[in-house]
Amino acid sequence: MHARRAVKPASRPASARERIDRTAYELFSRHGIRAVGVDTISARSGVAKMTLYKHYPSKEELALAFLRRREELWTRSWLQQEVERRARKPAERLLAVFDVFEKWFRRRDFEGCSFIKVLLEHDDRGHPVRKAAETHIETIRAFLRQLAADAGVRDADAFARQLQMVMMGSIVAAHAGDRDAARRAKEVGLLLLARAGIRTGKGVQA
Amino acid sequence: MHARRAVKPASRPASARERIDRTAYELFSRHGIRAVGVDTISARSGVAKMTLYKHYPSKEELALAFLRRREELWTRSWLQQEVERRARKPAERLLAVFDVFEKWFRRRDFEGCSFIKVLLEHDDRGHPVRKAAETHIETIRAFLRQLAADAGVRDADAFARQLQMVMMGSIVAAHAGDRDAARRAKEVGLLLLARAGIRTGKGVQA
DNA sequence: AGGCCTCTATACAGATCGGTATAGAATATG
DNA sequence: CATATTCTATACCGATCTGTATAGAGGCCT
Repeated sequence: MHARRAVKPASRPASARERIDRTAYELFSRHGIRAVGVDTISARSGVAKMTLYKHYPSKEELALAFLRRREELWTRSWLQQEVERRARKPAERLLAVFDVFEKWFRRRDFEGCSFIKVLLEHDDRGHPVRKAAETHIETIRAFLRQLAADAGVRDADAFARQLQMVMMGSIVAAHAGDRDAARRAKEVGLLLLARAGIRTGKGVQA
Repeated sequence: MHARRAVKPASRPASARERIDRTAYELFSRHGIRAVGVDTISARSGVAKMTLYKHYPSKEELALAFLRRREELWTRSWLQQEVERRARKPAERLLAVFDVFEKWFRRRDFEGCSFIKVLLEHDDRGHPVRKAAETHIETIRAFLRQLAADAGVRDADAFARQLQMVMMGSIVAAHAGDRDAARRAKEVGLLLLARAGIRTGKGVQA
């Protein structure tokens, strides 16, 4: 508590903007956007509300920034990185998605998929936040589609859409309390790969 | 407009309770629970707010009543009825789910699955409304499990869980704009049935 | 007619919502 | 040191939130 001012650049309490972004990320990803007020983000981040509105002119802009950050931290730096780290061959990487999900679902602070949440909580199809969420979902599908194409799947788009359906279904199932949702989903993924004529190292029977 | 009072029992403007239930159903199923205020339900139903609170002592009770009604109207009277009407054999009924979804997804007023919506918008695991939604999801799974058992599937529970994952995934995909989500999901359902060793009338190739 | 009960209408309480105004403290730069 | 910019603190706006109080209108029963 005493040597605060001495350590200046190392323990710099982070810029106001960073504190806003981090706090919004934590609260929005856990509770959804509608459930979290601007006052709460201001209070929890320690940033005055006026400062927050200097950086983001409306809550909607803040929500869009949150979704961009979610894609950067969750989709790219976590999901895609983990998948690429766990397997080399495209077909195995497609299955590795469910191994990554396995660990995710078992986290005590499992927060679910923000894109799905935002998609379902905004019924207005024209709402910018909802459209952004749809775009981020498409980004994930593009990743799957590329892997499928690299694996030699004929209709990579159709394959990616089906695999993503299984992924999203497993996330909802995990929400509903199925602790084995990832393993079950992986089995379905394996069926999809098998139908596409793709051979993988290990088989899963029943 | 003139012969209102003459026709008493037929065009009775419905009891206050019925108007509340119907309006809550429309608004909650389309926009979610958090997004709809009690005042809106009061205004749209034409029932005074005090009367509403006489029937339901809190919004939470109203939400729980809505979920019960949703199970009655959507799960039982619609989904299950349609499935049983479209096919006789259990295995075919399991696939018929996706034909019913096909029509559902293509409705211009497609509102999505209320149970999933409520599940995702309430992060508190102990919240009564969330727990109710989970129970209603289990009810649907029990229906699938029974069909699977009747079809001769060995592990009917595991099968039902996987099929329900595909169903829920297809609903989210439909939300995200995939108009062919039901057809894609049916293909996956066929793979699941095939793996379980169940023969169905028609095959689907790629 | 009188009593009973449901429903309506309106106003309100207390809290929270997104967003703004204002004045001053802290900080960095010339 | 002086100036400019950022950030804080607080109060406020109008709207909306869940829930309640109050007074009275309307139908129903004996």
